[in-house]
Amino acid sequence: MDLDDPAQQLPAVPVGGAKRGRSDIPGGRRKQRVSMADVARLAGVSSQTVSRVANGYPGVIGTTREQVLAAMRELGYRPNSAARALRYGQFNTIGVILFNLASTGNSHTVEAIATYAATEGYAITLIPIDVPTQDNVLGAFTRMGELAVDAVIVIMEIHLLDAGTVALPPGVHVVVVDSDAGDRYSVVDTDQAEGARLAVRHLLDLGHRTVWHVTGPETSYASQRRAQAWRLCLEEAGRSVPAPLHGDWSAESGYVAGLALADEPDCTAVFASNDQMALGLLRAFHDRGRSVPADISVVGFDDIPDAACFIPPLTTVHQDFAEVGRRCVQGVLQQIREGGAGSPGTDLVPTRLVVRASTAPPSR
Amino acid sequence: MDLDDPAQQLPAVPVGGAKRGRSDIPGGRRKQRVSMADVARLAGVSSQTVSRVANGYPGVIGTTREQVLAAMRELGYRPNSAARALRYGQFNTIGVILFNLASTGNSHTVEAIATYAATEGYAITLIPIDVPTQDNVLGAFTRMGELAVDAVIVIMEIHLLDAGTVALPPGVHVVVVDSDAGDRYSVVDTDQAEGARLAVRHLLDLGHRTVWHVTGPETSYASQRRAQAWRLCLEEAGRSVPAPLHGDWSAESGYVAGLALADEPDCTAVFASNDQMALGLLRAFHDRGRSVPADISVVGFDDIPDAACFIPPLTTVHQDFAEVGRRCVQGVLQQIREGGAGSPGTDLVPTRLVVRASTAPPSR
DNA sequence: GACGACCTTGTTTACGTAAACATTATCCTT
DNA sequence: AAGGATAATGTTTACGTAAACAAGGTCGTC
Repeated sequence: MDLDDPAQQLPAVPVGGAKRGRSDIPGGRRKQRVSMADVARLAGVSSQTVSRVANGYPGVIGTTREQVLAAMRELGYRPNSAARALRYGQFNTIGVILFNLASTGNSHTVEAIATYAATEGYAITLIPIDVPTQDNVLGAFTRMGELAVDAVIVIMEIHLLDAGTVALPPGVHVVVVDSDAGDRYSVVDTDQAEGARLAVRHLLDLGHRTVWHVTGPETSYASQRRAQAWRLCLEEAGRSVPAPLHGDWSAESGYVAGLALADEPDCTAVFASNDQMALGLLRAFHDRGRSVPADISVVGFDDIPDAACFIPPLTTVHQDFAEVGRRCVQGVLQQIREGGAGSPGTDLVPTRLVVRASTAPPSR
Repeated sequence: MDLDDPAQQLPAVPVGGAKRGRSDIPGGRRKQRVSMADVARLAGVSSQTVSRVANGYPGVIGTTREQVLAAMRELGYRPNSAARALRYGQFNTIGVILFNLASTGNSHTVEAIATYAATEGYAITLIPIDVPTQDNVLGAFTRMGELAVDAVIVIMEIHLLDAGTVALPPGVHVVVVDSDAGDRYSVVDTDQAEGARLAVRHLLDLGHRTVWHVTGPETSYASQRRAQAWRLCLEEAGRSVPAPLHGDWSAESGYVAGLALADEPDCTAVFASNDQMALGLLRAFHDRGRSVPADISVVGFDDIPDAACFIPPLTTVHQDFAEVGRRCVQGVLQQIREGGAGSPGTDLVPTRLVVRASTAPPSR
C-alpha cells in the first residue's frame, strides 16, 4: 500500500504539453483511464489482487474480493487491452483484408466471420482495399503486420497474391477465401465448380442443347472457376461450347450481355456467373421480347435474397456464406491455438441448386 | 507513415520452409516478435535510436540510420502496436457496432467508414449484434470498452438505445447513424424526410391523386421517418392518406404488399421504403397483370446498383452512403482530437431523386 | 585555446497488466 | 504446542515503445 512512488502523483497534471491536445477539459478528466493501481489504492489492496479478482482467479477471500469489486464499480474500471495484449502477446483480434465489402457475397461472409468470431471471443479488424493494386495489397499486409491482430483472413481476387511478389508475412496465421493459392495457404471457398456444374446439368437435363455463359471479371478467381466448370461440363456431355460473354458482376453488364444474347437465335439457356448479371439478362430479354423461361432459361449464382422476386423468380445456385465465414474463423483459430501455419489445402463448402421459375424445357 | 518504411521491403523472406517449421522451440510459445531492442543490438545502437529511425525523427546521422534500417530489414522488424497503444493511450482504431451488416445500406456505409478511416490512419473494429436485444447491445458496448478503441460508431435501429436503460458509456467518443438520439449524441444520417418528400412530390407532380406507401419494419427509425414524411407531404398537399402497408425491408414482404395493392383499384402510385420491397412490388404487379408504370407507378429508396435493371428500371431516391460514412469518421475524429464528447445534433446527408422508368403520369 | 551552442546518441522511466516469486497469516497434524 | 502445509496477499519484473533527460562529441567564435 505504500504507493508513495512518484507515479502516484501524476493524476494532478499529466505532463501538460507534448503534442496531444487533450487534458483538462472542464467537462471531463475522464480521459484518465482507470487502472488497476487506482482500483487497488481505493480498495486498499495490491494491484495484483485486483488483477486476480478481475481475472476470476481463485485464492481471493470473499471480503477482499467484495472490496475490490466495489472499488471497480465506483471507479468504472475497464481492463486495458493494450496492456493486456502487450503482456500476453496476443490481441484476440482477427484481421480481415478485403477488396469489396459492398458485394453481396463478401458482406455476408464478413458478417458471418464477425459473428462467429465474437462467439469465440475474438473481434474483427477490417482493412479494405479500394483499388487492388499490388502496392495497396502490400500496404494492407504491412498495416496488418503492425496492427494488433493474431491472424488474418484475406477475402479477395487473389491473383495478385499468386503473382509471387506479394507474399503474406511469414509467421502470420492466415486463411484465404476465394483463391487458388491452396498449395501455399489454407483456403476456404465455396465449391464454385460444383455450383457451376449443378447449374449447367440442370439446364441440360431440361433438354437444352447447350448452355451459354456470362462470366464475371477476368480477375476473379471465382468467375474463372465457374467458367471452367461450365466449359468442362458441356464438353463432358459432348455439347458445343458457345463463346462466353464477359461481364463484371454488375446488373448493367448482364444487361449488355443479354442484349447480345437476345439476338442469338440458338440461345435457349444462359448461365450467369452471379445473380446481378442474371437480373440484367432478364431485363434485356424482357426488353427484346424474349420470354423467360419460355424462350430462354436463365440460371444465376449466389442466391441473393432478392432473387426470389425477380421477374420471373430466378433459378440459381445457393452459396452458404455463413458456412464459409465459420470455417474461416475455425481455420485461423486452429492455427492460433496450434501455433503453426495452417496446412495448405482448400476447404470447399458445398452449394445447392435452387430451382425457381426462370428455367424450363426449351420450347422446340 | 514514411513511405520508405523498411518493413515494406521484407517480403523477400523465404516462405518455403516456414510452414513446416512450426515453433522450433519445444513446448515453447511462438514469441517470434522482433523488438526494437533486437534491432538495436544488431545495429549496435540504443533502442532509442531505433525508435527515432522508425518514426522518422531528425537528428539521426546518415550512417547510423543506414545501419538501423539494414538491421530492421534483416530481422524483419515491425512495430508493436500494443506497446505503442499502451504508450500513447490510443489505438488508432474506431469501433463499429452494427446490427445487420448484410443489408445494402449498412455494408456500403461500413465500407465507406473503413475506407475513409484508413486514409486517416485508423483501422476499424467490427462488433456485430446478431439479435438486437438490450443485453446484446449492452454487451457490445462492454466489449468495446474493453477493446482499445478510441471511438465508437453505432449503426443500428437505435430505439433500444433511446429506451434509457441502454446508454453509451460516458467518456467514449461516439457517433450514431440512423437514430433520433440527436438530442444526446452526435448523429449522422441520410435526410430520410427529404428523400421521402422527393419521392412523394415526384409522384404528385406527375398527376397522381395520392401515393400509397409500403413501410419498413416498425423498429426502424429510418422507416419511421420516411413514413412520417410521406404522410406529412400528402397532408400538406391536401390529399387523402391511404393506410400504409407494412413490410420488413425484404423483397418478399414487398411482394406480399404488392399483391394487396394490386387489388386496390384506386392505387396508381406507390412509394416503397426501400428498393428491395419495390422489387417485390414490381413482381406482384407483374403477376397480377398490372403494368408499371402504365397502371401503377413505383418509387423506391436507396438506389441500389441493381435498381437500374429492374423491370422496369426503378425510379428511386439515391442515398449517399459514402458521404454518411465519411461524416461519421470525421465526427469521431473531431471528438478524438478535441477530446470532448461530440456536440449533440443531427448531421443530415442530402438525397436526390433518380428518375427511371417505373413512374409515369396516371393513365386516367 | 577556452567556452558554449548545437548535434548526435545513450539512459532512465512510465504506460497497465499479470506471471513468477516472496511474504505473511491460518490452520491442521502429530 | 511446535512444525509444516496451505491459503491469502504483496513485491518484483517483463512485455515494447518513446518522452524526458543526460552525456558525449563537434564546431564556431572570441
